[in-house]
Amino acid sequence: MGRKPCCDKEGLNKGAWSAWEDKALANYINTHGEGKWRDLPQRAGLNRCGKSCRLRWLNYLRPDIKRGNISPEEDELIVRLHKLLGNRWSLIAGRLPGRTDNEIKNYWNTNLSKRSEQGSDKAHQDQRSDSTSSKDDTKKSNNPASKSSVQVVRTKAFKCRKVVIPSHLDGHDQMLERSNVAPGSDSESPCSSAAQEHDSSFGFLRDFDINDMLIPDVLSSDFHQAQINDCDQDMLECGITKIEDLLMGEARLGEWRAGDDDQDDPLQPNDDDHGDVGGLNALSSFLNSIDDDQWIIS
DNA sequence: AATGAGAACAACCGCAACTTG
DNA sequence: ACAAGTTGCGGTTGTTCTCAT
Repeated sequence: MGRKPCCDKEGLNKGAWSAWEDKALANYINTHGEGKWRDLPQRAGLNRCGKSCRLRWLNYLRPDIKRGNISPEEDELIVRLHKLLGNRWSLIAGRLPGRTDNEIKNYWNTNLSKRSEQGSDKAHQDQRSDSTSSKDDTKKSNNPASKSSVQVVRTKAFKCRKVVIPSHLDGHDQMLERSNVAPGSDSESPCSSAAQEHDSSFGFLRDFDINDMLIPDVLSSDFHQAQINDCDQDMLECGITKIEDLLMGEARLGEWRAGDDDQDDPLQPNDDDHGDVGGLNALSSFLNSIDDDQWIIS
């Protein structure tokens, strides 16, 4: 009972997209919106697999795609986020407005992985100082992530909507116990159960819904110093996942992207040509503030 | 000018997570 | 609760581009 393929692949176009295919896809999505990828090709009159359409739209046709070279700020951010998250390209891309996971993945594989292998900041600086020297005489690496010796927070375990933090982060108390969590998601989450257990045994702990937490709150907090070493594995993974959510929460990202005029918020990008740089710098500073050692989990 | 190597980019594939009935 | 369908992600591959020889 093998799974039915996403589409009948017989006779479908493959390979590079033609201009009219791009136009047809863009027109259809602009009119009808994204989604229903399986049926989209047929409705859009495309002889393509839905997956292919989705990929083409997300990586190439989407109007908010930023094309062009990766800036030094973005470069720096990619390195730091990769150090933190590993090959979680979609999450990394989520912090780089206009960049796609595929683009970042390619960029990493062709540029940064080599730099990572070299492992010295000096090499990093040398390369960055010479923007024209992107050519590298080292051979392409096989698997940059696996070879890297950096500390990577793996977040694969499960999704978690709650996190436990020390209650001395008093400013967050009022955010606790709100619930805009999808029904059932908590009850089945080992994180949640663990949090509940720890709620009863550790009075100083609270759990809360991350979607109610603002990035500035995160930045001003010292959540990363939470005593995760004392947690059991479930708790630990929960915390990691939550940390990831703190960084990558789509809701927050949306707000960040949408932005407002509050220039005091370092995470609000400007709309001018250098707007992204400011936001990236702010995020980079944040990443700097959480030094690598503080992510080491025993 | 020809050509080969390496870099850059686009797209495909398989799998796992998620959703739905 | 379960199976089937859908979507998204990450790894990998293929193609095109650039540059040195």
